[in-house]
Amino acid sequence: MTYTIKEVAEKTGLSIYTLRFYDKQGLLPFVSRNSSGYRAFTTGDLQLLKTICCLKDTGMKISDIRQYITYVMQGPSSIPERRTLLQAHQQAILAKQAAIQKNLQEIEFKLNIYTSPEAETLVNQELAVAQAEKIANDLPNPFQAKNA
Amino acid sequence: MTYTIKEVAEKTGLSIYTLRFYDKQGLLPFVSRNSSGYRAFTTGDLQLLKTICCLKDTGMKISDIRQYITYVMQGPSSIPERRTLLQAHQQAILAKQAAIQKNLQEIEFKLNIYTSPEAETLVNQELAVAQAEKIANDLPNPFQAKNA
DNA sequence: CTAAACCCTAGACCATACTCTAGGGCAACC
DNA sequence: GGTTGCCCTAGAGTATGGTCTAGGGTTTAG
Repeated sequence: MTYTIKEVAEKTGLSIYTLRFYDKQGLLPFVSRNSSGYRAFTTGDLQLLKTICCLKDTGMKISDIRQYITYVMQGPSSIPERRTLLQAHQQAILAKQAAIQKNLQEIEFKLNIYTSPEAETLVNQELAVAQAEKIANDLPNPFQAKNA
Repeated sequence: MTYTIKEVAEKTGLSIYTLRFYDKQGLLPFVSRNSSGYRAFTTGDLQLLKTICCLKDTGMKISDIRQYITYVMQGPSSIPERRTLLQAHQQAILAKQAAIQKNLQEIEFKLNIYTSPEAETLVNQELAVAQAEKIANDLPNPFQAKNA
């Protein structure tokens, strides 16, 4: 039993275009062709494709995924290289997660302001300070004029 | 006291090109120009720019950041819209964080295999299964021939 | 007053990751 | 045996987010 490209697209959520694009980019050297030249995905292929999606969804570039897949195609001799590559990626993900966490807190802080009962007062204060700063520096006021 | 574009680039880590690009994209309507037509960034502008970076670094698209900034320029009347926009973004970030967390676990699982003393055995087993599957389906074996 | 070091705009160019079109072959049913 | 639906490749096109160049003005120190 093998799967057609259409079936794999449905299973993975990737488009047929994307699957063919990945193949062109050298991400799918493990997918064999049948006698008609059609791609025939085995369940093992699906497993590897899942790994590719995992790397892609965590922000790995196609060129690096290709490197990883190349290692896999080389067999067990490339285990140290695979480990190095994945560890580097793991560190990159952790760093990004931490950065996002910090930014998330900033956003929560903003949301707290916007949700508070004094939201309007606080926002007006900020605006007044910003406008005063423009004037103090002899600059045009870019904020919307408030017509009474 | 205002800052030149170069100083802001140094402070934010964005390139001068990127700052001008953001301005072109309508992300910096709050930055005024001095009498020579040069951008003059106030400290309030830096604060807003920091918010822009926060949104960008958490994956918000430029068009959505522009929408947010447009709301800010409108003053306190747009507080409900700002809140809606930021809440949606917050949810998007949380969902992405959760997805990354799952993928991270997959990567850790792979790394455990590659780090274990039986790594070679396990990888060889996987490879053997994959190759058997190709043969069982009358497909060419795409894996590297192992020369003894 | 001039050279170095800035600033500006418009618009071309680039990288990444798709997405689609054109042109053509294979498979399965009526 | 023809129509429908799926498969293929090559290559053009798109979206996003920058990055850089050309041509030209400003500011500052010698």
